[in-house]
Amino acid sequence: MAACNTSSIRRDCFTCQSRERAEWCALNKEELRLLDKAKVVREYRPGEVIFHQGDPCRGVHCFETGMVGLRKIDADGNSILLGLAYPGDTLGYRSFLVGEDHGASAETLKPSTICFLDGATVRTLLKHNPALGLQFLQTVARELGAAEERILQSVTLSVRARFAHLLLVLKDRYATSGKDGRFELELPLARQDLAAMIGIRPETMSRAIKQLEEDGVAYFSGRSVAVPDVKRLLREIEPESYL
Amino acid sequence: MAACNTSSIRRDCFTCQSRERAEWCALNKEELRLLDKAKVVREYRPGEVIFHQGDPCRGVHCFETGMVGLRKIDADGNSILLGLAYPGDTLGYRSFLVGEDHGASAETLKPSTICFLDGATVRTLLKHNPALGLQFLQTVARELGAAEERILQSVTLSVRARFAHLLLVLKDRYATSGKDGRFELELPLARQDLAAMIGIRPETMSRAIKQLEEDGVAYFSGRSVAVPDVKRLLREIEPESYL
DNA sequence: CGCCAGGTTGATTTCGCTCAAGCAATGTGG
DNA sequence: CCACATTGCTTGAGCGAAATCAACCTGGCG
Repeated sequence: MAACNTSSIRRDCFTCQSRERAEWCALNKEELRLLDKAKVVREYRPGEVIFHQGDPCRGVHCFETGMVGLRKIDADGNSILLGLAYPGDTLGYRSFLVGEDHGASAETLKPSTICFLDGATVRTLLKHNPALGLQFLQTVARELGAAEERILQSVTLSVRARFAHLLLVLKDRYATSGKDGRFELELPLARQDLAAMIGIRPETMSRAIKQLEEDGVAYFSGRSVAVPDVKRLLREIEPESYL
Repeated sequence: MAACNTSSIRRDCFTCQSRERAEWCALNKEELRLLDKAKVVREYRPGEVIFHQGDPCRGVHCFETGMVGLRKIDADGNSILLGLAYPGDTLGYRSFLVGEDHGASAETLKPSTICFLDGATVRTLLKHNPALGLQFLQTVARELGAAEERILQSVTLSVRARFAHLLLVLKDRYATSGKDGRFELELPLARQDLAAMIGIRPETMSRAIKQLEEDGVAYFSGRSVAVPDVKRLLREIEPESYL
């Protein structure tokens, strides 16, 4: 609802840490100046919506700090979390590139700082600097690979296996310790959002967690998870593995 | 195994009908000459494999005539058809762009003519002509949108609804008649491949077909399907629709 | 304090998979 | 030309995984 006050700290694209990890690293000084002038910074509280599925796509969003989730809803109201986005990511670029309305919603999961870039500016930059387009090409192609992988997994793997896979993915970003096979991590998501990540009901998520605990694969307490042996987790995904 | 004889008819990129529908329409005369010189034409019989999942990706394939399927297999041997490709499509570009091994296999479903373009040539062209990159960007972005749609559908829709959706997609390409709501189409796929398209077992496909017939939604005979009313099919996907 | 969203648990049902058999069309070798 | 594999499709019976429905519990928070 109420917009947060615009950044008290001066934000500029030249010193932006996220930029260097993003597609925009392809830009030169002059282009950066254009970027910097065009951007509109905005702070979001957790749970705010950056754009809605179905909204016309007027540009892209540069994700500077925080955490956001991409949610997709179908005609019956079923929704899943397509994925999480992190600082350095660009949001809404897919819809922008094909000139469609947004195919998913983006909402903040933690306090976030996100810049908006209007379509005209992005188009200018794309036309002006071919390297930028190639950067995006890389990103989209990687995303597409991940999406295809996920299609396969969603129809072939059990809930348990998909959840194990999710834990492994989250581990790479959130694991706090990693001595031998053991590791722990703080989940960035509530149960129901974990469920939405693999397209299941919250009840089923509860039961899956219980099962993994009973089998000694992982232990849950609030948002923290302890995994005694990564290999056990891996074996959930490839049953006949020779680990 | 045995390679078919190379095209008896002279194939060249200048007059290639498929090219104009493909990303390569962005190329000028000079670049086309390069393309034409680099390409290796090959004819395939039905069921031949163009590239295997896991193979190193040495370039891309330009699909001139025929029909091919993209198949993805997981560690347990479960496989699904990611999709079908048609003349004008470029195959294997995703793996090529991110520099990975092929993430899926491509196999011909009908006799096909497909040109191979080595990676070096494609890289040269991409660097030389920014518009080509933007064309690919469009393509990948569109594909990504479709893939995300499919992820959602695969976890939220029933087999029946997914099959209805598949029929509607095939209709757009293969429908033979379309008076009022009625239409007929020749399926380009065997039952087991239809099943693989939506990630189910052949047995389940049989039963789904039977159900739709019992409910008067669609009638199957060999590879031909008759649908008396498209709206019935649409309603399968959005139950609470107000059609 | 009562309320409420998020989470857990249990009972039941439904959907799709597995396993197994049978069948028709096609091909193959003797 | 016939006996026989092979392949694709269908059908049935039983099972298991996940959804659904419903209750209840918990920890904030006004």
